[in-house]
Amino acid sequence: MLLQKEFYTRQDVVQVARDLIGKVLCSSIDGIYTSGMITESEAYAGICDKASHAWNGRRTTRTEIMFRIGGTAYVYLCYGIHSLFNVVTSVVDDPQAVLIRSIQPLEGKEGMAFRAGKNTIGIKEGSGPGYVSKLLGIHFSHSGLSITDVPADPIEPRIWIEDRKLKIDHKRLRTGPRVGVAYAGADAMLPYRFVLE
DNA sequence: CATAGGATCGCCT
DNA sequence: GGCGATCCTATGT
Repeated sequence: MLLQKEFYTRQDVVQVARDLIGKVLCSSIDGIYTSGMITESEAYAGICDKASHAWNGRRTTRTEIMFRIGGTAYVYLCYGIHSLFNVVTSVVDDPQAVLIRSIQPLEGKEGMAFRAGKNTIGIKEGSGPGYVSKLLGIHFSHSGLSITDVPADPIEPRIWIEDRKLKIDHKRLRTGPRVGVAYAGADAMLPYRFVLE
């Protein structure tokens, strides 16, 4: 089942980040279909969150995407190399987003291996936000695409998330502080990271 | 216009 | 466990 707009427009981004664990992130890009179960996510809580790009209402050409309706892809370049994939949540003008940090590859592993420049994809691969985008073929030029109103045309780059009712062992769901946001002061301590071990 | 730095990764030791 | 890659973005002059 394709996750609908109502899933993303909820105004509690931390809850959405938790709910995304165990959902299946899919992409059809450059004619290659790939998918993976989301195993790690982080919430970025809008203008009050110092770790967020939209902190203090910062609104630029890049962050403009975060102010859109929940269910929009926000992808940006990090360290000049990595495209990091986020899902915008909440309503228009409330710039919240969830960073997808890790997936467990499900379908299209040959395509993933091709994109990673390897022969095969191991069971542990898909860990790290830069690697998620690499395996799924997501590029920062895809920022702004809707992941709820997905085009039918297979030529178009398409990204969406499905609920396949996969069973999650909630005892193995860990919560902790986010990675790489030490500059955010007290907000760096917030338990906004979710990991399925 | 110029420049510093980043929600990372992989290779090197 | 340390560092270099690599380039867009934000910010300041």
